[in-house]
Amino acid sequence: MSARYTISELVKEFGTTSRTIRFYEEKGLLSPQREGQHRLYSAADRTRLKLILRGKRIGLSLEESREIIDMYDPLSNNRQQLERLLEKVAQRRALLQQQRSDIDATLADLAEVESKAKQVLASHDATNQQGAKHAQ
Amino acid sequence: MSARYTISELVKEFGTTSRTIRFYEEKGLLSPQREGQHRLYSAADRTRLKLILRGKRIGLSLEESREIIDMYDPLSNNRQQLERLLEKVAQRRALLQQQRSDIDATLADLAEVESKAKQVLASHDATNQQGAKHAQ
DNA sequence: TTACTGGTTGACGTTTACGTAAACTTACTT
DNA sequence: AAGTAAGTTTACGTAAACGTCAACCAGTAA
Repeated sequence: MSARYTISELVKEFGTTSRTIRFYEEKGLLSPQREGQHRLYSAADRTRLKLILRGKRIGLSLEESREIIDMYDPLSNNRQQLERLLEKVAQRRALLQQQRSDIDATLADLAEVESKAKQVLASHDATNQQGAKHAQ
Repeated sequence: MSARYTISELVKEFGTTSRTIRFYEEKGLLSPQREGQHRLYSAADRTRLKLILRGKRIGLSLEESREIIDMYDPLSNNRQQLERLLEKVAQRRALLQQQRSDIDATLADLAEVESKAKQVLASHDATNQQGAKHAQ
């Protein structure tokens, strides 16, 4: 239980760099323990890193990822804070939904591009078959 | 037909800034005509701007947006280029699909956060109703 | 003892995507 | 003529997210 990871293990697993991981620590997004002078990452650290990189892939800034990750943290017991949290969740959800529809629109555009390109290729093939069967 | 737009019209419509629009031109992403010293944007320019901003929302760099927009352009007739295009489409599609699944994962996480927060709020309400009806 | 291997701490450099300010032009409007 | 609105160019500034050295340390293998 209670797995520990070296920095190079995380680098390997997530395909990032040690510089990047240390940078996230510098920004307060990670806080690994130390074994002597070396860093040792817990399962929680690893999860946080995973979430940061996921955020990165969808274009979130580190601050935005931090905000989202903070939402997952030990839920406050204070009513005001809970309501504030629900607001933030709603806002972020709206942004994510916008992103999804932007992605869908782009995918649709690409599908068109693809089908047109394939049509042109097909017509080339037909032409070439007439002119020269088995042509290279 | 053949609508023309001033820079401030585009700024209004898309909620961006003139600085940004000029910057995109500087980077070769837009190339409006001139009426005297002022810029005049065509429908095509407007569409390109729209696509750039859409790309921006999903975290694409300007170069990435340029690449995608270039795919929509007059399809080359050259077989090699068409096949190269199809490769690019496939690559970009893979990235977009990854993004979508990242977004879905994040949305799922947020849904959990929300339901937990609501549970806590509900239990507060119950407690308060016992202790003091109509309490502030 | 020497030489890696794996990690560490600075510190400065770099790219991207604009913001901001200054000084100027052109075309009205008053 | 003077002012204002809308736009322009030029140029320097800036925040984010790392990359890239350089110099150092600590443990292990040869």
